[in-house]
Amino acid sequence: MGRNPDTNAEQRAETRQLLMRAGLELFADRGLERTTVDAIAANAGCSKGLVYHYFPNKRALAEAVLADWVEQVAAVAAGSDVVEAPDERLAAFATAMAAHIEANPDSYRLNLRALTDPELRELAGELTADRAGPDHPWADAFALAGSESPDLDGRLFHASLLGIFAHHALSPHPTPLADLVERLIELTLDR
Amino acid sequence: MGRNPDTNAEQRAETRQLLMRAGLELFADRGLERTTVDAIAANAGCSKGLVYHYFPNKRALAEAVLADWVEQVAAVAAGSDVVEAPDERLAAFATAMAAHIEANPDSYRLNLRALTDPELRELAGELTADRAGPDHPWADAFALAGSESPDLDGRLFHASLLGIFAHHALSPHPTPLADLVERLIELTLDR
DNA sequence: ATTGATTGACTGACTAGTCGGTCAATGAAT
DNA sequence: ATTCATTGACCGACTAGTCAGTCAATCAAT
Repeated sequence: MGRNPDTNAEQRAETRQLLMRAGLELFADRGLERTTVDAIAANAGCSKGLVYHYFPNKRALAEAVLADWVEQVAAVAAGSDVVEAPDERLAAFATAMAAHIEANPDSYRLNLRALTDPELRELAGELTADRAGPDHPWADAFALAGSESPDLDGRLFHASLLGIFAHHALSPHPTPLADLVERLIELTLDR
Repeated sequence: MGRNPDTNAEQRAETRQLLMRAGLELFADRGLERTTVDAIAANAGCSKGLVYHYFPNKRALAEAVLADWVEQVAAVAAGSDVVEAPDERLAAFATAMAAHIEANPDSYRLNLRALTDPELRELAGELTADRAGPDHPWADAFALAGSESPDLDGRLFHASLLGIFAHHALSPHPTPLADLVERLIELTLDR
């Protein structure tokens, strides 16, 4: 039977990552449909058959890639929840998210695609985070900041962040994310 | 020879519109790739051959649909340029744009797709309006409003608008556009 | 009025190419 | 000898685009 199981499992995980990175890169700038499995294999430097050895189908590969991104976002959110002052948590999250996006542009571009593409959207579950309640989950932060319309401000902040990130990911000459996010916080959250 | 040219041309333009509407509807929620010409024909209640009688290929149909949207946006912009007070023009444009998007959701959803899809983007020309200059075209409005960083505020306003519109188009329970846009203007442009 | 010519909108069967997915064979490690 | 990673030829389904031909309307000449 098998060779050293540790080395084996490591090797396997490594190849899996390689395929996922190759897929992410192509999905991010051509979309799911226009990315052929042949192209993914070529980008990963292996054969098409190997892709199917690691993933049952193209959809599953995309699913894994998207799940990875969702996990990353959760980690960023968890990180900013550790901030001591409750009134600084939202700002901390926004800033941390900006940094993470700047460091992982492909992941974010794929995430944007997932917003507009119903098939990808289904794969990733609810990315838009439409909590059922009438109040936006960020309303609390604005209530603390003394806003007279916390719910509306929460929604506006959410939409503005989305816009800033989207514009950054799509524009060929992006404004530094940090500046825009900082200014947004200044205009809405501070005071 | 020839029959009444007026009736003929009218009929032709009407059929063309019908096909474009059918295309827009499908393109908006499935994207270019996943919309088959057969589906467009079925949605328009005609044969596939007829689609090709009016357009040389699927791409050309999409091009026509997108060009139509670009024209609509130009019309909205032209309309708000008529506003007398220069310091109210940007706010007028944002409000008018919100109303137009609310009235033409399919068109805007297709426009969003065009932002993320490189193929559609090419078709529509430069939708992102990345003027070459270092200053954002909306900086003037913020200079008039007494902003200490007009360029940054112009970019932030642009991105926020994009985010508001995008969120509205994608969310199943959208916040009324007018409220968000009004609040954005209040927080950034007024005072 | 009737007839025959002409036009172009419209159809549906067909073609050619593409791509997701399969599988039998090979290689390499133990 | 067994096991698993890896290959690439192959298949079937799907779809963009073509094309030969139908039909209804209009026109020109009688």
